Amino acid sequence: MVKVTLKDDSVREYEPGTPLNRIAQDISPRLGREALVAAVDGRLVDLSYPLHRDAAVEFYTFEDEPGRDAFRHSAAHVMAQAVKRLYPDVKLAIGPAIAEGFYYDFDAEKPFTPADLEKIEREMQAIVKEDLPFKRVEVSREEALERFSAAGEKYKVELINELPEDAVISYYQQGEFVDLCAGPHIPSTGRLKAFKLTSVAGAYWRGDERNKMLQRIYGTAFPKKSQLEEYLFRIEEAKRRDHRKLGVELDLFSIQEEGPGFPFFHPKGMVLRNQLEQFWREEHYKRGYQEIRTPIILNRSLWERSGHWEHYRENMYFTRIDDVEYAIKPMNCPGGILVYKSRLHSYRELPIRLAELGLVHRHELSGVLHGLMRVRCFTQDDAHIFMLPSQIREEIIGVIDLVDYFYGIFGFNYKVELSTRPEKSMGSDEIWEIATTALEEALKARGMKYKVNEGDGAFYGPKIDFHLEDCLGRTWQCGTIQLDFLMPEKFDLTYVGEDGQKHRPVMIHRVVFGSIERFIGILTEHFAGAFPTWLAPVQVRVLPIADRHASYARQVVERLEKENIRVELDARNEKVNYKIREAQAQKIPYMLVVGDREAREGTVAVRQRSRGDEGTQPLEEFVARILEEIRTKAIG
RNA sequence: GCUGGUGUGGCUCAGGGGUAGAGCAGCGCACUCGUAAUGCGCAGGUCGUCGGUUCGAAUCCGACCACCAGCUCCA
Repeated sequence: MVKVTLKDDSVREYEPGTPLNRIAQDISPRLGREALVAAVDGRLVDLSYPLHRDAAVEFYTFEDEPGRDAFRHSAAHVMAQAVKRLYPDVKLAIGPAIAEGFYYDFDAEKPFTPADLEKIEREMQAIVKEDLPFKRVEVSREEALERFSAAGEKYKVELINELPEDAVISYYQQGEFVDLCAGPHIPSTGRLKAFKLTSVAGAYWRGDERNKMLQRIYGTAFPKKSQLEEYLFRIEEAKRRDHRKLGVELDLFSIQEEGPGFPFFHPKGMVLRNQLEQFWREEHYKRGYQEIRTPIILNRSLWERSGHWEHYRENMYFTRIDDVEYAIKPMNCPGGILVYKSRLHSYRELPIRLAELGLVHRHELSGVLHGLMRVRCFTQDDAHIFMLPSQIREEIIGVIDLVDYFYGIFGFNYKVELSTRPEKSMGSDEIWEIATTALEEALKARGMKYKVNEGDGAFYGPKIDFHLEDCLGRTWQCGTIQLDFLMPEKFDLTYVGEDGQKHRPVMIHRVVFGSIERFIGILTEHFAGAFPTWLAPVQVRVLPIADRHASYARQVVERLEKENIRVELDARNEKVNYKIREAQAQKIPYMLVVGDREAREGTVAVRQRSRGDEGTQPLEEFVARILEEIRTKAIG
């Protein structure tokens, strides 16, 4: 008998050679139905895998990442099978599972059209109905090469040739279709109950633009119809919340042909911006930051010294003044460093926290520009902290706390990633090691869960990234903390220590919002344009019912203005219904309807944009209530 | 930057070799109205830009520009 240790540490015994699916079935009929793949001593395998030795076994369903990935990956194989049935000359490249579904890259003579997608989908349905089992076959390298060369699958041959010496080479077969694949796969095609092909796009073989462009078909798949429908609804919802669309409708900002990637902020967008900045300043002053502002254009020699010329030139804009070369800043750090260097510093002053809402310009490829999310100029809510080596941990923790507080205010959850040394970088391995360890220790001290992103750091130091999660579950990189031993070296930064000697400070670069522009974009989509009252460009609109109520309406407006509440009067000659409809469309938090009764009694009829008619209350009561809501930055 | 698609009044969109149309928004007039669209009228466009084909181009062709979906890259 073989001993099977399960996730809950219970142990069961089975005949040697018992396949995993039978074990799952034995544990519970439900697990037998829902299990998709399993791990044996941590190695992912198919459910048909026969167990010959004692092992720890874990089963995965669609609810677990390995299960979900195998499910979508299997869907990709089914799609490839359908494509091969319909278009036998198409060559297969790769077809992995991705976060929300799967894709498969094909080398096809003619690009696929939407009509082709429908045809492929129908063929996939047929394959699902055939309920073909996925069969794993392990082969020698020679055998694999022979099989895929004979089939003319040149991309597969290329992949096989690049597999490491000791790799186990396997292919999977369902029906007549064979694909090179490490697996694992779900038991059979019949499990793919709900799927949809979503789009086609060009994609280079291996993501390299020097290679041939292939046709990539994206799709998604779920075990239940309802899950697919929910997913499709979420896509629609994301479209409805698109900040580019809402930006026009709510008159927040615009992007014009005259300045691709350079957004214009309109009065209402500026209110949002200014509220964010005001909040930001208050919170930074509280935490011992001092605000500075550094020039946008600085001499090229500065950028040569900082390493930007060498490492970041392709992303920079340059200009010439009186025959001298200048650069438009893509980052704020050199400017901040010059401020630090402008005089001598004592160890007693440290840490010095210099904050800057700095406008930076970066040359981004034209194809990547996207509303406020990806632009060519943006404002970083930057700060550079100059400190003693002994202060590193505490300062990093301070920034983590600040970020945590900020995101909480907007109701965002977030995830943390630690990025390590990239290929294109400067400095010694030791320095990188020290900096990376310092970041890691701060994260551990704060008890934070994090993921390591190898090679994703800045060219001058490793970083902690904060990815916030919006209401649709999408993640956005906003805050970062970068620890930097190199710039202080390059710029010969010093402080005078207790011993009267000069020492080298350490720097932190950090942002919380990341880019004010992007953050506004994210907020717009997160709240679907219905900003919390403290942020709303217009907080209240007063709606007189008829002309004779205009003067009372004006009194109400004046009262609210006295409290610095952002209020508008809609005295147009229109019906209340019409005015309400418009105020709702503008997502104004409060509508105050005033007529004879209100004018007589000094009250307002309150309509809240999401809760609807809330009845009549004394004006003063309403004032107190909305001021409290603004003060506490209440959400929703 | 690359691949594919799109470009008609402020917005959404129809039309399509003979010289432009709707709805909404705007403006005017009437109605004086109680919680998501009152009615009537008026005005508004060198059909992205430049070039070509043609007797004639918004329509066909080409280049460029911008946008959209991806690829690659990032705040």
